[in-house]
Amino acid sequence: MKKVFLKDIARSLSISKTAVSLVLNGKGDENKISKDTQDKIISFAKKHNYVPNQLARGLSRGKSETIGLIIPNISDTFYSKIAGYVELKAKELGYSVLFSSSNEDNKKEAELIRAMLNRQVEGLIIASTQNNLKEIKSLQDDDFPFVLIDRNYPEMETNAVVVDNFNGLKIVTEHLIGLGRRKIGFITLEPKLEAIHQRYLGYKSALIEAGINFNKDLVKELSPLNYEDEISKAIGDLLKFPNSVDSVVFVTHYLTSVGLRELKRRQVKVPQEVAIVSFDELTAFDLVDPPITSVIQPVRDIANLSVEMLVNRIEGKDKTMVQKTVLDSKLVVRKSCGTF
Amino acid sequence: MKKVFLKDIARSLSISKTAVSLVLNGKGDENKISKDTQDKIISFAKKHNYVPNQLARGLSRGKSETIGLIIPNISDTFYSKIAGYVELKAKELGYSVLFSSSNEDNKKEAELIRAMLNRQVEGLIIASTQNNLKEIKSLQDDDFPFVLIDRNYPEMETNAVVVDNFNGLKIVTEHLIGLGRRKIGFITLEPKLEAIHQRYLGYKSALIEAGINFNKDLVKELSPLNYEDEISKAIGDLLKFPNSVDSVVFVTHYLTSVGLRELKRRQVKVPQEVAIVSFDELTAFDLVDPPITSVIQPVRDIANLSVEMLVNRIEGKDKTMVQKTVLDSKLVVRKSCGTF
DNA sequence: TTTTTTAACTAAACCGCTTTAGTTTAAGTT
DNA sequence: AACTTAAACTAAAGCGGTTTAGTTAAAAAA
Repeated sequence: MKKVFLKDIARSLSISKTAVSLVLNGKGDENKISKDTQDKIISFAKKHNYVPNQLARGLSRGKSETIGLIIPNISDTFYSKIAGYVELKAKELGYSVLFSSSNEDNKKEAELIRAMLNRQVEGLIIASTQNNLKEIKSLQDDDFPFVLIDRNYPEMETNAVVVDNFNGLKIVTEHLIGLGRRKIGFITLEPKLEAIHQRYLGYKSALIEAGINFNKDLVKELSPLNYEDEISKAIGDLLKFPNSVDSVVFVTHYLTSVGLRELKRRQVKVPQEVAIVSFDELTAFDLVDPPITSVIQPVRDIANLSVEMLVNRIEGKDKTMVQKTVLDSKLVVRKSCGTF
Repeated sequence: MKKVFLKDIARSLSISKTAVSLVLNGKGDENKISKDTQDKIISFAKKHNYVPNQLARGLSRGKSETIGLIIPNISDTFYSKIAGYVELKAKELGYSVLFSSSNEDNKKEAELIRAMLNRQVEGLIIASTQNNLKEIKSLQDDDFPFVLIDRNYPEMETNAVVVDNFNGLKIVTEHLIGLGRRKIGFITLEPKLEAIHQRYLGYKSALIEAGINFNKDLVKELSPLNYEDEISKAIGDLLKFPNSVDSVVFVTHYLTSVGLRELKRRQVKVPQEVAIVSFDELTAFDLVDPPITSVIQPVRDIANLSVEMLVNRIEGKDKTMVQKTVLDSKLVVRKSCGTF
């Protein structure tokens, strides 16, 4: 069965391509194509399984009805959930989503941005590695529609949807303090990311406000690429004198996973000896032993808002205004912090 | 900053579009464009941030260098991992990936297939809802390259990469039997899916071969859309006389999650009173209380193989041969089945 | 010197669709 | 009967590239 094109339909029915195109795009009536002709065209198209070529259509109309989503890693549940919701919302608003993972590599991210641009996406949602100021700035200069999510360039005025990382970490740390913990470790990532830095500041601020003096030795920074190897030493350090923490705050879900695994390996009693809490969670965190107290992020809101903002920008409803939305994260208390 | 097109470069440098196109596609040398001209073109393009329009290029060349991936749900870790690996492998082979979730809705899946076709993807990888025989068949008839993954149409001879569901469930059930369990419940999904049905048969076969008589009352089928509500009754049924199971096999990770949650709610001791095992797992299943014995799937292999098969088909390296690859899944023993 | 070859280009068709600016014919007005 | 108007179309340009089939001028060969 050969592919059928617009011109094939036109020729077969002895009708102009124009008429066929108009009818198949639902503009038959407004262009006064007779009911009769319309029916002929539509039924012929259906019968022969006509599939319009979006490349041609996009090229011709100068639109692709596609938005791009660039995330660090589609395998990470946090981002895969966002991707799911972005797709849903985008479809609702008439857009397809093209997505790609940067794998936290800023070179690759820059490439992806260009690749998406040359695929004529009409806008971008980016959870950036935050090492592409230049690239992002050039989008901005070109007045190209985009929204940053999750990770933000604080030095730039852009559309963005982020969560309040500072406060998220502050409340979870305060929660531990409220339960009597005083020697609170913090396992984090090398803070190239503003989000991670904010979490660090939140942790620090909670301590200081509670009159606990901040001890840099209780903060362990792991490499995003090598944390699985580094976790053992980090936990080891935190456990032994003079640190001997009574609790640990993990800056993100995968550190929590490996951290808990390590604590179990060392047969540390959680939460009795060491309470733990996590920023962001995995699906099964309520089933884990012990169930893990987490600050959960409003994934769905992040997705919905960012798509809406982007589409507004694309469709020109808000012309110039830049909107930075900060969403609250939510503390979910479970047993790992020692309550109940 | 205005967008710059091929013709702009050509005009600015007083060179033909042809030359510019050739040079920018790295065909300058083979077409004997002078080094000098090449340099001029390349530096001008770089300086003005030239980004070629893929729609135009794709249209003109009749290729999009894109493959489509259709999965039930990108938020499901199983599929998001596959997506991640598919993207990686595809990029390696020079293709971009367009992906979309069908949300287990076969109408939507059919739409997605058409949407992808009209975006001129050169091939498709589909984890089908298995309710689109017609659609898939028509791909087959049109000789359009595609590979089915995870879910298979057994009545059709297509390229496919699947796991051995029958055997996966068989070995995990045998494992329970080996540990002395005799009354083994099976919590599954309404078996519209061949994969699910195969798992059911594997369960049954393990029982029969062990001389345990198969009791239909120990099999609970939940609706994929409503399992969270139905789990309570299912577990309740399995626990009470005359069923009183000593173990449960869950057909997929999310049923395991809700099932374990329900068992905990009822304060059933796992694994002492009821052992559990899972087909497929979540990231944190080793941290769960108790750590869950699972049959894990070779996600990476599924992704790599399917992309390779597809690209081979697309590039015509294997012209006609249809290849069905069945991969083994792997039993990972943890505490939830009562060992150690 | 004439012919052939080669280097270094270019004009224009084409990909499949959309859309603007008509055209043609018939019906309605005056 | 001449003039408008409306209905039902259509030709052709254009979207931004790629590619085929040349062309032109200079160098090499005869």
